[in-house]
Amino acid sequence: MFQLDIYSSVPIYEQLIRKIKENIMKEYLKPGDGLPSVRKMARELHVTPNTVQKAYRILEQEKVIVTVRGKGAYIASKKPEIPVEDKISDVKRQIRPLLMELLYMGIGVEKIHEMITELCEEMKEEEA
Amino acid sequence: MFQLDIYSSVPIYEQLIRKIKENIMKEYLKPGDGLPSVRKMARELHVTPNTVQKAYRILEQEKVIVTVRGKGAYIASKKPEIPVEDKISDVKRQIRPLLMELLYMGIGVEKIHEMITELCEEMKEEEA
Amino acid sequence: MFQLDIYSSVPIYEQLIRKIKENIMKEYLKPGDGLPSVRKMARELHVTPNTVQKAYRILEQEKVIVTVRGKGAYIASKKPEIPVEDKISDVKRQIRPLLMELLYMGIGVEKIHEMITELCEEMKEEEA
Amino acid sequence: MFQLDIYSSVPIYEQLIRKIKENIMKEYLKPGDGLPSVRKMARELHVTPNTVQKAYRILEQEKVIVTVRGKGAYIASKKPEIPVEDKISDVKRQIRPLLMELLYMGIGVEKIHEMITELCEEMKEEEA
DNA sequence: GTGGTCTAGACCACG
DNA sequence: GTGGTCTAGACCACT
Repeated sequence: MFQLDIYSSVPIYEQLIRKIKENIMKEYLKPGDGLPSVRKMARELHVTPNTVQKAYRILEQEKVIVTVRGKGAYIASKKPEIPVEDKISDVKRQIRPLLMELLYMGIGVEKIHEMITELCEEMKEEEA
Repeated sequence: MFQLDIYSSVPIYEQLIRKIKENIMKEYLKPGDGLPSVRKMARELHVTPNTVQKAYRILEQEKVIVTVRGKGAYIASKKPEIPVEDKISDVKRQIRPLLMELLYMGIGVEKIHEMITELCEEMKEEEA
Repeated sequence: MFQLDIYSSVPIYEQLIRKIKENIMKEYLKPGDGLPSVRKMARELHVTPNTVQKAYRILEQEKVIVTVRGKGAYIASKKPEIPVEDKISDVKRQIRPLLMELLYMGIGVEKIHEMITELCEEMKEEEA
Repeated sequence: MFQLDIYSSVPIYEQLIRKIKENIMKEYLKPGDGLPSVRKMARELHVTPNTVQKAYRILEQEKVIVTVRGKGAYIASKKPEIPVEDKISDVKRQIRPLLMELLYMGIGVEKIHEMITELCEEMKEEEA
């Protein structure tokens, strides 16, 4: 369920965070659902509990999950949607140089939209 | 000309590389044009010469610039032909998690395309 | 009667201890009154009997309650005389970092007193 | 400058966070000031760099400091003062049971205000 | 030099 | 069993 790429330059805890958010978005994980314990998750992913804990801690700070002492971690009841515009600006700033490179290579705007469409479809299809 | 964001998580040398490519694309920099020396560039950007040198070294490896011992660095005569499809795949892979976060927050596909359109327009306007 | 906050970082047994003391102070519970059995209390609060037992054990050590083998737990006849000044010092030490954070945020001393006044009023009202 | 209590039940990283905030509040540390590097701080406090890093990471998430890759950590330019009322409610909830215990012991409201006043004065006096 | 990430293993408090 | 904290030491990327 949470397949990771040990060789990626993206930190493992970051990958795990993304995977969990993905699963929430796709509603494989719903509010109230329990997450595997830190240790169990660590065993399954073949990483140290510390790394999993780091992911969980960040998710908790982001109010994506709630951890209860001695019980485990649970998906938070609601997705906090406070700073939507901020988030978009943020993502824009990050995507900008990537698209710039495409334009630099002579790839047109239509082609870029095509790519985005494909991406969105791919992400949704994974749901099926 | 090459404004950097020292707070970004993107390495400074990487930002510089992108900026130089951007300027080539916009034809502010043309084949044969000289680039500021490592030291001068470093002074202007308030970074260490090491960082600039790293950017120049990578650009040379990518055949974007040519450095001549004792003279300086120059824009290469031709834009290198990198496989377009590969580049797109690469960018897709990098953009993916960013868009995933937007979707996770409930931002729709239309909104994303809107954002992309804005981005492209902004980049083109800068050209003018 | 003993509402708990399972998401609080304060241990559940500690919360239960405080709640019982609160009820004694407000004279909802008087010397000689019986407390629910460990198991009954555990069922009502939806916690494990272990947790309730821990609270009862500590309360007995503090001479706040008396447990009689085979019968149950009872409120002790007298409020134990703990050195008042010691208790105040203790509470001061615990409150200190909390108030420090408020001051750090630019919240003034008057505002803090206001808050304390509100708190005391709230607690007294509950008594009525 | 940042004296810690290894024997306290309060985590070391938490103590460090508080100390740094205290120093900012008292203006020993001002916006833009550099903090000792993770390693240097760790050496001075006789703890592992990991622990210091944890404190710094949390402070960064709280926007109290800014860390720059390869350079170090700096006090953020401004204190973010978004959720003042929330913070007060939060602190109230935490202080409540502590004051309740004082009332339980027969300590009056005036005495409590006296204590608070003392506390505030103590914290400010440390500035001198 | 700096911070960022990860591992392996330990101890503790809570349930 | 659970999560929380801490240590010691390693490797990496960036400046």
